[in-house]
Amino acid sequence: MTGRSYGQFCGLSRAMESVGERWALLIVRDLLVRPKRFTDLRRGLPRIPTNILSARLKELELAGVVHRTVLPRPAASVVYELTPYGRALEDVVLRLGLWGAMAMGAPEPGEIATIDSVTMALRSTFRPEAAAGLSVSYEFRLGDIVLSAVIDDGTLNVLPGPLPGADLVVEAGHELRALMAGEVTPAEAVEKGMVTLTGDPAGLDRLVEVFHIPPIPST
Amino acid sequence: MTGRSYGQFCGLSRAMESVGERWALLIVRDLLVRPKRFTDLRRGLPRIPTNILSARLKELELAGVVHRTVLPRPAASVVYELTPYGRALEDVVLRLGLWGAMAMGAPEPGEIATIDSVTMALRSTFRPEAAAGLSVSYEFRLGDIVLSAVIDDGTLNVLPGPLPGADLVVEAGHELRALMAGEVTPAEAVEKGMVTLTGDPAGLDRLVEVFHIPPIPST
DNA sequence: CTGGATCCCTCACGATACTG
DNA sequence: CAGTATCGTGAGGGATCCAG
Repeated sequence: MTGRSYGQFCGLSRAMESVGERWALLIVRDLLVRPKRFTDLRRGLPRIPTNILSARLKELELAGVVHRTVLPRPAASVVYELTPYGRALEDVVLRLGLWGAMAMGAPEPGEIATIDSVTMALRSTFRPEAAAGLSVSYEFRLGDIVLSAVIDDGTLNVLPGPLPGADLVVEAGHELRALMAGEVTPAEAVEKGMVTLTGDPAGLDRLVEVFHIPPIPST
Repeated sequence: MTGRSYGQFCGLSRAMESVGERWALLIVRDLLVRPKRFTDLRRGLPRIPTNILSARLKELELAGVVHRTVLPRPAASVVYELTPYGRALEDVVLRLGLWGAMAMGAPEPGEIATIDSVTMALRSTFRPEAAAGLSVSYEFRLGDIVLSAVIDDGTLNVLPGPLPGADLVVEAGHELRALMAGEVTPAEAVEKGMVTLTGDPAGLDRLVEVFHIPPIPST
């Protein structure tokens, strides 16, 4: 454990000692999407120094959150994946991400989105109850990130890359978040050119119901 | 923000920049129990340096998580409380605490429990569905910490101090966690003297159903 | 007494370079 | 590809001091 102990016999303290170090939960976030190699993690976290990534992976392995597998054949390569215990963090990561998304304005200069961060963002804003009985698919183009969401009766599947035959193709930047947060209406967004649609524009109304960021509570 | 940005336009990154610094979520945990003064927070977090507590409170205030109120009368005193946005972290704190509690063994030397940490631990392990239609009260004595839980049809109220007339008084140390985690049965615990009961011992069986720490998932 | 501010020291973090 | 080595900086830790 790198940081010293908090000195408390308490679940939260122990959790913070496992995954509370800088970068740790972002690594978990990316591994929740799928297992990855060292270099994949680097690509998803461009600002992390390699020694820090290395250190975090070791700590997470020691804490039983990550499992390191050495694939012997073709090329000697290493794969990091979450253990079942690590996967049990999904709910926390999703909820914490949604909490942060509530207060998120425009991107700061230099801030990027990654395919994994958007994947988890879509998962965290997804409302199964709003998607019950619904069968629809979207392709998202956010800058150079392209990914797709397939919704089928309360379940969500987020896939990397385009989706030929998607019901609606949505091209946007951070305006997509403002839409999901209800800060702008779909009509406004289309009218002002904040998003570009290919397909039935009415699909955007449904999108903001299915993917929703709640407002900051006032009480 | 003390730590540098993660450089990602992502809810989780933003959340980590708000409450991801060392000690921050423990401060939030204690404030979730009730508003507190600087010195109360110090008492609940004995290992936190005062400059760090000071810095965290400022950062949390800036992030809209904590509100600082100066009470003018009697003595000039300052009260810190969560904003509604900060209170929206309750769910995350509870779940993260429960996640950490799954893998928690015995206390490390020097580790303490505080009344607030136990309060939140009880809240995080509470299963409303197991308490439906139930009306029962417990007094817990854990070392020098005494607190009580009043359960009434799916709702839980945790109070500091003893509870005269409680249905069951439970005196234990960290064995209480092992009980809630199902690592020992109530019968074992009583037999081996791990807990001391005052009241109907059958109440302990109900306790471990109502307050439950799930096992570490194996898949 | 509360609510901090200040000082100093250390180590974790971050940037860069380099290697099996 | 998957890290390790090196090194500078600044946040965290601990003790002390100070104002209301």
